[in-house]
Amino acid sequence: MTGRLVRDIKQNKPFHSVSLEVFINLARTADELTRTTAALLRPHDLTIAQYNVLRILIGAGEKGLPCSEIGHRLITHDPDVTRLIDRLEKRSLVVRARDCADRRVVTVRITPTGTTLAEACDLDRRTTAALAARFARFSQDDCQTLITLLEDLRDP
Amino acid sequence: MTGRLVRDIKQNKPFHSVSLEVFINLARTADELTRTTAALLRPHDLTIAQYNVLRILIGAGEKGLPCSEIGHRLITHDPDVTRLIDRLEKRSLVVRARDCADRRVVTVRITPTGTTLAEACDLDRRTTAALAARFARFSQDDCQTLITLLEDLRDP
DNA sequence: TGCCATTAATCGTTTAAACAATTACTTTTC
DNA sequence: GAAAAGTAATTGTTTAAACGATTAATGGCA
Repeated sequence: MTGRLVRDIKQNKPFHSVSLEVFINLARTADELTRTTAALLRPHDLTIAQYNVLRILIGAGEKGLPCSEIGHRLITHDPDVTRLIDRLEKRSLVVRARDCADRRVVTVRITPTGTTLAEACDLDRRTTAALAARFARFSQDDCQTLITLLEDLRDP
Repeated sequence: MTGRLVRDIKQNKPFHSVSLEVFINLARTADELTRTTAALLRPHDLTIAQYNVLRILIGAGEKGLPCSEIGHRLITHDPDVTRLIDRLEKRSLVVRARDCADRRVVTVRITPTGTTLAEACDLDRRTTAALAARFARFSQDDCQTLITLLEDLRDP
């Protein structure tokens, strides 16, 4: 199922133009949806990365997570988790604590303030509302197809 | 074909979780591909937006384009085209000229230096090479499906 | 003509992204 | 058990993104 299709593509149309077309579409669509989401968070003075950290820490619960683990779980890679956490800590949305077992590790936990703020954003529901019109014409199969294609594209 | 499927989705699974799943996948995939592309341009000291401007201006040819038109054609929206052009002009990759007919308009044209640099990047070919492995399992139909879904998602 | 609304581009300023280098600690290895 | 390699986080610094406000020019309309 793999090699044949690649050959088909090469025969019909230059391969790179199709891949570039996908890539450009992907970039444009992601950019537009990202801006919509960022606009929803702006009134709360949160960036998407900051919001994602709060969501990750809510999921982690009492025991918190090391900075490195937060970096791995972020949807979009951030090369500077330290200062991302700095900004959240300055607003008392998270707290840092040096790990006892491995003193290199800094464990980050969400505060009640942080939890309250993240929940106040209610991004899941509001994103849904904002995307509802866009997804209106999508069947569940379409969504699943899109998800699968995107995952395949990401995971080589 | 539209309303029924939305209802189906709502019946099976909370709609927002499917749309969020698509959105998260889209963001992750776009982020990864964008970083790969940015890494290809880094040796030339060009950002993706800067490269796109050069490509757009190559397409425009001798007559150039106004800043606003460049902004519209950019793959990812840039709220500050002026300084994007500033950086390119500082490196003599483009030139600015005040339009005679409408003196509000500034027409931007690519220079030979700019053309040479953009072509030296050869991003189309190199992106293709970088993406070849990822797209290996994609049929042309898959690509077309993905393109269509992304366009639909963007264009409500 | 004079006024108002629009549009094009620029500028001011704050904030965050990006990359490299460094510190502090742990683990491996000889 | 000491040196080397590896890992976690921080810091320094440069550059770009983001948002708002401003300037300059045009077009519409009474």
